[in-house]
Amino acid sequence: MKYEEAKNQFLQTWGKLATEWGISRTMAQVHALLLIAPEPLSAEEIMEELNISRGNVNMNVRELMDWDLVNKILVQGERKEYFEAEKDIWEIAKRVAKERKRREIEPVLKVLDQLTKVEGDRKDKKIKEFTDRIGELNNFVNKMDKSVDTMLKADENWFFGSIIKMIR
Amino acid sequence: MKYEEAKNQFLQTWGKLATEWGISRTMAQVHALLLIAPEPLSAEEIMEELNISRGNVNMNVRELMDWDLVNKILVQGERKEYFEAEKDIWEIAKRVAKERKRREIEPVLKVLDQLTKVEGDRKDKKIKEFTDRIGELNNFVNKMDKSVDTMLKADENWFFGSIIKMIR
DNA sequence: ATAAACTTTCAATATATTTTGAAAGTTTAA
DNA sequence: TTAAACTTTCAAAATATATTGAAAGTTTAT
Repeated sequence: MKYEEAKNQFLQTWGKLATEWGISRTMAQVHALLLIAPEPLSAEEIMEELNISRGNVNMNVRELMDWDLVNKILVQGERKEYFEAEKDIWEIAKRVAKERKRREIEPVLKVLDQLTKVEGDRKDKKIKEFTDRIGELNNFVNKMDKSVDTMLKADENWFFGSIIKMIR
Repeated sequence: MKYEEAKNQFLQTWGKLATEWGISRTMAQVHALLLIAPEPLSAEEIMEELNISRGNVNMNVRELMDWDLVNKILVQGERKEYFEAEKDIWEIAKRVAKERKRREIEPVLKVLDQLTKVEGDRKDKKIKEFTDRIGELNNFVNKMDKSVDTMLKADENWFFGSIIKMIR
């Protein structure tokens, strides 16, 4: 396979996977493009490579910076801004995990915790089922959350080493 | 907090979380509703509880059955079909992981594997960056995939026990 | 202060996804 | 076989999300 074809397939595939996980296709493609770029790219270059508008590049690049996956690079003596991606996959995974935890899991955890305090007669089947289910869910999501904390503190080899050793 | 209010907040929160992870809000809400229902529910009841159309209930309940999270229950002497959710959270997590792996991760893995075979001069910076990045990504996603396999074989306490012991 | 070289904003537009509901299909009982 | 009681389908409508691009804003050099 030729480089150009492979690059396009990578951009397509990564964009599709992203949408399946609730991340915007274009944001993922901008990220993918920066990931495989040997040098930082300008807004101009991203526009051309992905055939998207200037405004779109601007929005997505800023969101990637919010996620701490991309940095702005200023080249001495140039007005233009360049962008480069964090290249270490383990680092990327940790930053994504950290953000999703903060933005999506923690708020849910707060709500679940509230919901364990529902008032009502535990002899009522509905109430019993609700409190049982919410209790278990709360417990589970808390454990998941703690596991993510563990992962965030771990180093890649240690993490995968331990996971794989768990069973065999 | 009263039961009705708590139930509604659970349905809302769970639906929102789902959309953030690429799962349709309504499917998640149907699932949540069945999760906290002490008895299997009919299409009729789901329609009323969530204020959605018959067709919508049908589609979502079928997709939940595709995911193996919901079962159809036939009550002896009744025409109507009833639906009940798997209630064990660890079982739910495993089934979701299994499906996302099969539908979303495995196809990506195939593509990444293809892309490691890009032809071209490794002295070309672009080619080198591409093959390096794809190689690392391929390796990483493979390890993740293997870890999911490990989890699928594990039992909940063992899994969380091991994860938590990893660091402290 | 001005203009050139940029970046950012956001209302309008386009695209993608979800939902509806009526019609078609299916199953069961008599 | 017919009709009642259901489920399924799918084109059209509604809604949600992403994109454009021109105008406004900012920064820098002179």
